[in-house]
Amino acid sequence: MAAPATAPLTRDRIVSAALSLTKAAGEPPSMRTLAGELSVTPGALYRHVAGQADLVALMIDEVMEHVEMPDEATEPDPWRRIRAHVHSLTKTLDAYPGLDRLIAHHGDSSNAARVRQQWTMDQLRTAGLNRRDAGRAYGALDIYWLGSRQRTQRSVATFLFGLDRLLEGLRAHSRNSSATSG
Amino acid sequence: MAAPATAPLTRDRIVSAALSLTKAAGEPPSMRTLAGELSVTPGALYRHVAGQADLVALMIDEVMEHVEMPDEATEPDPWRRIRAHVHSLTKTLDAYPGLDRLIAHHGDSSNAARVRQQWTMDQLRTAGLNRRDAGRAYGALDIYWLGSRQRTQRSVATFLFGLDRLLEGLRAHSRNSSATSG
DNA sequence: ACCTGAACACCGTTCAAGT
DNA sequence: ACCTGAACACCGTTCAAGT
Repeated sequence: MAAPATAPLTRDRIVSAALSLTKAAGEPPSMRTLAGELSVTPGALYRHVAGQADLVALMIDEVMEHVEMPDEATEPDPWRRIRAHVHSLTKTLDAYPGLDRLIAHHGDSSNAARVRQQWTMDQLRTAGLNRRDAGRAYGALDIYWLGSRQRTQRSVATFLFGLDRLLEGLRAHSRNSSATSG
Repeated sequence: MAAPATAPLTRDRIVSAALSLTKAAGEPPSMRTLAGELSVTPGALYRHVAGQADLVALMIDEVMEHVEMPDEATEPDPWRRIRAHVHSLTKTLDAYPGLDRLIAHHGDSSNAARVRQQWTMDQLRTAGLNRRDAGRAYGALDIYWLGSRQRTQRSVATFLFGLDRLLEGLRAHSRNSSATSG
């Protein structure tokens, strides 16, 4: 599988190499290290990628595209769909240590991120939350999974315990507000 | 208030200047910038501080010492004490933009952090959680406030909404487990 | 069109040498 | 004892010059 002579430098090869190095080192490579891995000069990267920030965004896109969003057939309860989705986020990021910190720094304004947000808010509305509460609930869940990736990693048990408490609180809130208007 | 001639370089002056620059710039200064602000050469800093990581730890210590931990006289309900404490964390960090990210990266293994952890777990146990659940609940709260500081800042309303849902879920959990053993 | 080589303006850290 | 000056080994990014 050795590349014959010199494979053409493309955006995909750059992103792929960056992710591979991240996986191996536990943190994203510098532009210079990345260039070296691709047997190229640092300046060459800038013909295919606008800069480090752009590259980071592409890496995040690539990884986050594989997060699960179960449908009603697979999982009839919307709360369990949300739980599976958030759990999937952490499992996905476990494969690329250091990428979670990049997401925290850089944010994620990709299309995929907007799709995930819309999907989550749809589930929350299906579960009975009004539009304002669904927006806030999405924010709270986003805060929670992101926080779980920072600092010294917490145990999975702690993460799931808190996630279940948060979902339970949201469900109770949804019951109360629908009771008020019923 | 101009310093006469040359004030002696001390650890306190270094930490104080670093925090002041962080407040002004929205992000922590480099060692070189910090040295320049103190009218000194970068190497001089290393006589008083082990390095950048050490300095960051000292900055975190200094700031986090002012987080509120209300007592029973001020606030009789343990859940409200916890809520006030977590809210105080965010208010404290609002004064030093950029420091929250440092905490996420660096962690906080100071004595003050251990005191806060112990205090929070005491409140949770008072509120009825057993030791294991109190540990996990502390972890979940830690995840939540830390996550709220990352990326583009969420609104206060979203933060408080999620915090209240999480606390509600924890309270419900404590009621269920005490009912089981009662 | 694409890449190299070299430069610019930065980093954190160390340490002989000065005072 | 404390600080300076200079160096070492890095960064991200730009851009004339080569092919």
